[in-house]
Amino acid sequence: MQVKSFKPMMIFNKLVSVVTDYLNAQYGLEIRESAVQFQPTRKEFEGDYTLVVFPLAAKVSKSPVSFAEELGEHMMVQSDYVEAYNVVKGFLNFSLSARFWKEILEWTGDVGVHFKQLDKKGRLVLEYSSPNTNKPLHLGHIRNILLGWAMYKIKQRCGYELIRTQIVNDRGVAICKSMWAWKNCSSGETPESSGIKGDHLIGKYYVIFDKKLKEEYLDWQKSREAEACLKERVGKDENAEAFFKRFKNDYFNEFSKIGKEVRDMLRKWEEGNTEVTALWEKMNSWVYDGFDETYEKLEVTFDKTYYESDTYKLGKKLVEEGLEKETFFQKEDGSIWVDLSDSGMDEKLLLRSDGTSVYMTQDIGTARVRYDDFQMDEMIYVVGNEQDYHFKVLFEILKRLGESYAEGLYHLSYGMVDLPDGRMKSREGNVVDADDLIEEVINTAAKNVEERGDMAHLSEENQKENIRRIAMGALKFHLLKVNPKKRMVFNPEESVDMQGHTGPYVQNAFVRIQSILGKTEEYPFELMEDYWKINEEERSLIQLMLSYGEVIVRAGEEQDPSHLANYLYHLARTFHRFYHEHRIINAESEAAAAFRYHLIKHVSAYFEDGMELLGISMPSRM
RNA sequence: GGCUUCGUAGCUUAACUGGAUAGAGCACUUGACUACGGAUCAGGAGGUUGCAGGUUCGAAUCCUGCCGAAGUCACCA
Repeated sequence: MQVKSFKPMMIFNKLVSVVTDYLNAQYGLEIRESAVQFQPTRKEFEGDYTLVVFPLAAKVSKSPVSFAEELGEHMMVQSDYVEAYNVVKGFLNFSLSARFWKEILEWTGDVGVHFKQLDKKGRLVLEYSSPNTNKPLHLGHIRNILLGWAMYKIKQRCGYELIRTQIVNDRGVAICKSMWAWKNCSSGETPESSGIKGDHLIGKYYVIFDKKLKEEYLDWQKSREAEACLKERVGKDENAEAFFKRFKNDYFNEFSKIGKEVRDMLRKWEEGNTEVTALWEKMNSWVYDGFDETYEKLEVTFDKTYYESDTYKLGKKLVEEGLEKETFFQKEDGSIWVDLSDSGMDEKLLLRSDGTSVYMTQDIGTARVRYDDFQMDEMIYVVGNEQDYHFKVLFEILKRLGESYAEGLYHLSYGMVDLPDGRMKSREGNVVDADDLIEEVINTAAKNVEERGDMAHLSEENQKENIRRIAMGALKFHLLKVNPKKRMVFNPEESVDMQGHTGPYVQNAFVRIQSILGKTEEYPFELMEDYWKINEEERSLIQLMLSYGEVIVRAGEEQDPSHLANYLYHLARTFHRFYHEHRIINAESEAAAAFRYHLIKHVSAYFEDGMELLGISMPSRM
């Protein structure tokens, strides 16, 4: 085992080129190496890797079976590592030698080797949180944030330089509603005086506002004005009840007294009125303290926070510039639009007739501010799929404005999180609050730990930290194991599961290995030289470790951390089975013990590294 | 209604992008600790991959048409 500089990827490439060279020499076929793919052989067949020969056989017009035989024979002769092969239909399965697996095992010791050959990529701005300041974070935000954090780690590993940002939506009517309610319906309570977390306090007044508005609306419905309005605007086949249900928003804008007060407040805010601005600043600061606490519990941080109250101004300016360049156009009422119909989209409003900005305006500004700050090459927005169209339009606009980073824009669009009884509706109080959820998983983990009693000898502080890691591991894994694009149904009971396809299952494999390593002596690597009968479970573990780099790269390129989560589960499953089948301490020979010692040591490093990329840390005991 | 996305075991989901007998977990059920941690392992049962066609050596995956669900089409964010 003197091959310290040995690079296993080269074996793979060599095996591939044995095939491509042969096709070239014998048949004059130029085949790209990427077209020759070895996949792990399915369990029910003999062999380690499989080459699907059908497409190749078709190209040389031979029968798949005989051509597979031909290739297999050739590989046996050409490569020292190919020990045996068999052909089933058009599938060529080949087995690699013990020497191959031992050399791979040695190579896998340093997790970093998988990434050494990756090119340096550019600078990447990642936006992975975009909260509104009128209510606390909920389950949907958690999915968003955890996805973003995992992407940060994974992209970084793939060679990008990452800038983590959030955009705070701190302006607009919604915030004014909370402000109005606090001003009119509280006796000046603060987070300190009430003991309520700042973001929850604001949320409380947002709900109070909604209640007040509803009361006012109900009263109004009995008025003459309402009667007249109903008569005038009710639709055909519509009863009064249905009408009033749909009319609520128009009522707020046209008839509501408190609605008018809220809009006055917004106008004053935009004019820079000192009293309103002071209230706005005070209440926002409460919210930020609350958010920070939640972020801390989720173990995430940001390099830079942007506020829409800052960026919308630049957005306006860019829109006006776009108008001068005739990228945009103006309607008679003064509103500014972009016409994207030649790209299969619609006309889109960019600036209202009264000159105030809309959502799109802000996002144009925010993008440019970020470029001024960081000169990024690419940017990823982690935002729910309800905004797919918005981002499609935004990216097209930035392209037309000639922004240099416009070709590197991505919307990591994740599916909504539904509850078993349907969509979350904040209005109806049917939301899973982020802080509540975190508290709940920690309580559940604590209960489990207490029942087991495996941690009793640890210090209280130590126990608490382990419990926290297990709980967060369960929650995070549960959200990250499914494909981000898919809408997911979140069952609170399943999110605190700690058995089966879960985070704690992976953590358990890790903790188990640490426990074993603590009980055995260290073996020098050379001692495994005499171990030749590598069993199926051992081979599977090495094979999995060998594919780690591929998995991460794929997760990065597809912006899908679930590939990594499922890989780690698979690795843990394979380890647990191995553990039950084979002795590590007191193995059948010293060579076997040495081999397994290094094997599990390496495997545990992959657990720790992979989970870290998902934002999950390992407990010391569980 | 237009556009977008999605229908896989009772529930939650996977399938290396067109490959072998669709793989897991939960729940249900039968077993396994006098050997390294039972938050584990082995087994059983559970599937016409929404339906119907088509493309080919081969389809959950690609094409067409239905059926069903969600999102979006604001001078909201």
